[in-house]
Amino acid sequence: MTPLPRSFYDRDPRVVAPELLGKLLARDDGRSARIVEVEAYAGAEDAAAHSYRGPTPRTAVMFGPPGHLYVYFTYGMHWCANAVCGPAGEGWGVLLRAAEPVAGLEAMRAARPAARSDRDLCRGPARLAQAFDIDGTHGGADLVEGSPLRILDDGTPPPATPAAGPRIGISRAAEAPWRWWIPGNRFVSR
DNA sequence: GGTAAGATCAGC
DNA sequence: CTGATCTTACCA
Repeated sequence: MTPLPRSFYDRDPRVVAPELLGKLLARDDGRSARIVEVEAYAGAEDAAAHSYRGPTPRTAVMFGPPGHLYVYFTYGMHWCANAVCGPAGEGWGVLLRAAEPVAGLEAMRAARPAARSDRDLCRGPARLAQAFDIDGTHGGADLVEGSPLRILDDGTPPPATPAAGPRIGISRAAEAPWRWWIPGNRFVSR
C-alpha cells in the first residue's frame, strides 16, 4: 500500500491513464475505491482538454507539477477530479471517471444520499468526487504527500488488456480513443 | 457586458 | 429525455 510516486505521474497521460486502472483512490478518513475507468486529456494537442488553449486561472493547476489534483466545477453543480500528469507546463491530466468502492462505504453513502445502490457511489466522475467529498478546496491537492487524498498501489496490476474507446461527454476531438476501463467491470460508468 | 456551452446527474 | 444550475471563456 504505497502512494504512487511523483515519477508515476510524470509521463504522457495516455500512458498513465491505463496504468491507473486497479489503483486505489484513498482518503485519510479510510475511504478508498479501486479506479476502474479513466480518460486522458492531452493539453495543446487535444481540443477536448480544458488546457487546450493554454493556462487560465481555472486550469492553472493542470500546468503545474505532476501528481496534483485538478478539480473543476461543471454544469453549475458538479465537481470532477483529475490527476495532473507530465512535466509542468504541458497541461496534461487524467480524469478519474469511475471506481469500485473498497472501504469507508458508510462515509461514501453519507456523502451521496442520492445513490440508489453501492454500485452508484463512484460510477461517474461527479459521483466519484461526491463520494469522496472532493470539491474546489481540493484543487491542487498533492496526491503524493501532504494532502488528505492519495492514489495507492496495493499490488493489483492493471488489466493486461484494458478496454479502450472514445471519451464521454465531449464534442471536440470526440474520436480519440483516450478512455480506458477494466473490461467487464460493473462499476464502469458506461 | 452579453452569452453559449459545458470532461454530469437524477428523476420523470 | 429533460431540467437543474452557474462558471468560464469567448466575442462584441
